[in-house]
Amino acid sequence: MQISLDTLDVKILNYLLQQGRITWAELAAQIGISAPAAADRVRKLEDRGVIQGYTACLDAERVGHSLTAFIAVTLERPEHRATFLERVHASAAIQECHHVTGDDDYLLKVRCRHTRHLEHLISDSLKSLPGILRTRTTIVLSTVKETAALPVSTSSS
Amino acid sequence: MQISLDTLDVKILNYLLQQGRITWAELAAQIGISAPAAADRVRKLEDRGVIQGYTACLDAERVGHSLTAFIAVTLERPEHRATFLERVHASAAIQECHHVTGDDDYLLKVRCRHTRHLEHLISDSLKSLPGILRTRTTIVLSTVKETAALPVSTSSS
DNA sequence: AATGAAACTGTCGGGTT
DNA sequence: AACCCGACAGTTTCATT
Repeated sequence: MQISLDTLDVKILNYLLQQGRITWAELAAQIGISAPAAADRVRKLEDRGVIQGYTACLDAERVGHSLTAFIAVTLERPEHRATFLERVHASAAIQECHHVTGDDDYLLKVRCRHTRHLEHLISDSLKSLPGILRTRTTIVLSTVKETAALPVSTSSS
Repeated sequence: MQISLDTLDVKILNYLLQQGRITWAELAAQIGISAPAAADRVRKLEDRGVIQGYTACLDAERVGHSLTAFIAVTLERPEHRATFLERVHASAAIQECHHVTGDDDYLLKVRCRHTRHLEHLISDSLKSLPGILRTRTTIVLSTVKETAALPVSTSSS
């Protein structure tokens, strides 16, 4: 599943992580190749699935989502998984859903407008589903760091 | 802190969340205004801090980070916070750090290459710090959903 | 917010190492 | 196979209405 990346690919990825809308011309100038060559490499990284797409980074508070929370969910039995995952995909407030080890089955990261919105999400969207044994909610008081950047490098740790 | 967004702003943000490198010309065509008008609106959204930037979405596995984990950290006393937060900012493997309610103080989201890398992060980078009372690590087995998209809308829930 | 002109960028061909 | 160069279509940007 892992892809071999050379030094230039790594530089390109790190630039695109910081400036997702950088022009191929500027990117090429930064890494010392021509614009078509840079565009070619980016296209190949996209084709190989390394780059899945591009997105704008929004300030959650400024778009009215001042409340972030993590919700740990425990399912009663595996047969209720499908219904639960459907709801996860359907709910826009749920940004992430991970199947995890530990006391609980799933860990959700959610963005809400206010506590009422969170209450609705927990009570009406999640706990109303069949087979939800329990949920444990952890409220985010403040976010110290939040980046989409992965530490991309060629091969070393 | 919240910003007033009209219908066009919301449409623009939702397009930019899905296609961060869309051209102003195409964006403008989609929402029914001229290209300069679209560019103006985007620029204003950037100036108001709603759009903080743009980034490429990478496949973590394909860049060699097959292991995702959440680490809950409890500090002994508040005076150790500064040292801890420095380390958080310095470590590229730590993608997120949230100050949270509950049994623990901080919740980290980390991306590692393999278990050895995670072991190093926990033992050498975190537990070696003064004032770290304990850490609880939750391994991600699989990720069901992971999106940067916020449910942007004008004002309703 | 729309229009039109100028500068720039992306892309496609061909050619090179 | 990867890259560079040159050229044209498309895009961004600015001034103007």
